[in-house]
Amino acid sequence: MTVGPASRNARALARAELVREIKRVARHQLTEAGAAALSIRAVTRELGMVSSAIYRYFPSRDDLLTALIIDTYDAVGDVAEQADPGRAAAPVARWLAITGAVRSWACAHVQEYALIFGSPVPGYVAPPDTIDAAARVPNALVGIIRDAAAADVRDQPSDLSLPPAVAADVEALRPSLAPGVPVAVIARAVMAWTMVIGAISFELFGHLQNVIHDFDAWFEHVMRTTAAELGLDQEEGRGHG
Amino acid sequence: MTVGPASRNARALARAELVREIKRVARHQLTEAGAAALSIRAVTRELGMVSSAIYRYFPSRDDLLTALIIDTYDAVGDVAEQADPGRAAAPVARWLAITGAVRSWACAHVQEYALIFGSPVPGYVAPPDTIDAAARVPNALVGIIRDAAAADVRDQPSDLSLPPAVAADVEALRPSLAPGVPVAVIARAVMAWTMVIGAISFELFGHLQNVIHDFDAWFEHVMRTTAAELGLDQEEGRGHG
DNA sequence: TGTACATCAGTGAACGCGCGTTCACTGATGTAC
DNA sequence: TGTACATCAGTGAACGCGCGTTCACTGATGTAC
Repeated sequence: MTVGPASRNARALARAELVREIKRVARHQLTEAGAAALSIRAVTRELGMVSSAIYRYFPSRDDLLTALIIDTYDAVGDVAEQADPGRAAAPVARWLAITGAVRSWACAHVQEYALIFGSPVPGYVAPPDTIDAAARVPNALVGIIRDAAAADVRDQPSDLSLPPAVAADVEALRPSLAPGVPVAVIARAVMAWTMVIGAISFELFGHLQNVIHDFDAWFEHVMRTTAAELGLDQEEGRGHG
Repeated sequence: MTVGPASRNARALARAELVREIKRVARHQLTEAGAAALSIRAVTRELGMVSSAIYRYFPSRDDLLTALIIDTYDAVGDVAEQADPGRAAAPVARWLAITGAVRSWACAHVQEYALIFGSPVPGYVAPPDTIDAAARVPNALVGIIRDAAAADVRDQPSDLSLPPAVAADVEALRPSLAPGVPVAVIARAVMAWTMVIGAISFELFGHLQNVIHDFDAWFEHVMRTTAAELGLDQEEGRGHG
């Protein structure tokens, strides 16, 4: 039935290579025209094959789109994880490094960013396969907060008390996300994550046109302010042990 | 040449009516399939006319799209302005009323919201005509801050000092936007506006799936927190001599 | 108040294009004996 | 090591559809004298 793990033969290798090629070309076309305009025929044309051949690799256009979405989440997830300077660095530095890297990636890959953080493609329903990949950037950011809480270099943010419904939702996140972290901080973290993507989207989608001109400085300022509200303190690093 | 203001004749009235009808049907189709799928032929079909007839009213598909965008900005602008309880109310109450109304509108008009705040339609360039309409909601929100500053019920937010590049950009906004308001507060206001749209987009575009369940409570909490950071204080209202 | 002309709305056919997907097929690659 | 069969990749034609826009046209509505 399925090709087992033993079949590292030429056919399987060629297949994997072509899947990669198709996605590469599709991603390239996405860059130029956006997700709605992504076309099976255009992709196969660029690959020099006949349009029907793609059905050996993807059962439909939507499946190709799904593959691209997962790849894109993974690409930005990689960027975030590799940008993290790690526990040795100050929490604020880590926050700025990761969010800055995500923004840089987004600026360089606007359409791919829009594919995952822009308006959903109409008629397309994201399958649950995307969830894990989608969680990687938020996980990297939550990691900072978790480490900071463990090292106790975090100030408790002087928060409004949480309304019960919000507390309940956030409490439910705690066990899997950040066991040692107070509920109010987790709520702040969700807001902060919202701000990261909100700020990048505002910039890339043109809503700060004629408002902000130095986008680098603006984004860093916003992220510094957001980090402060998260209780990631400014000067200290380390702690831990 | 152009039909003068005197020609309030049947022809001009019919024309205006049909322009309205076309936009109504187009908006309706937008709701069902999104902006990329908006089709001249589908619109005219639903109106019972031949596809070429629309060129009497809109020179191209893009112009129809532009008209829809402006109308949408105006629709949400109306919503925001009408939701404002006015100077008599506490700043926080005004903030929650306006942002809550914008969110309600967005939930009820997801595709229209996506048209203006989602990913830009590829290949489409928004003409400058949209600027004024686009400014109405942010203007309504800035109005709260301006009034609060004038009445002095606003606490200075204890802010990080602004980096020079950010200060310069924000300073440039001040004269036209909020003359009496400190630069740091204006910077905060831009962040707050980013958060309003960021939070709504996160909810509507599915990024809080399995994270937040009570979206009403969450949004209000986020907006209360944002208002507090803006220096709109919680209990007091009025002031203003 | 009536006529001649200009303006405009809407028609219907056509141009030229693109799309996703199905289907029977040819050859090449792999597998089992 | 060689042969018979199964699997798979890719072809090429076709189906049935949709799209935006142009163009010459028919009639109806408006305007100037």
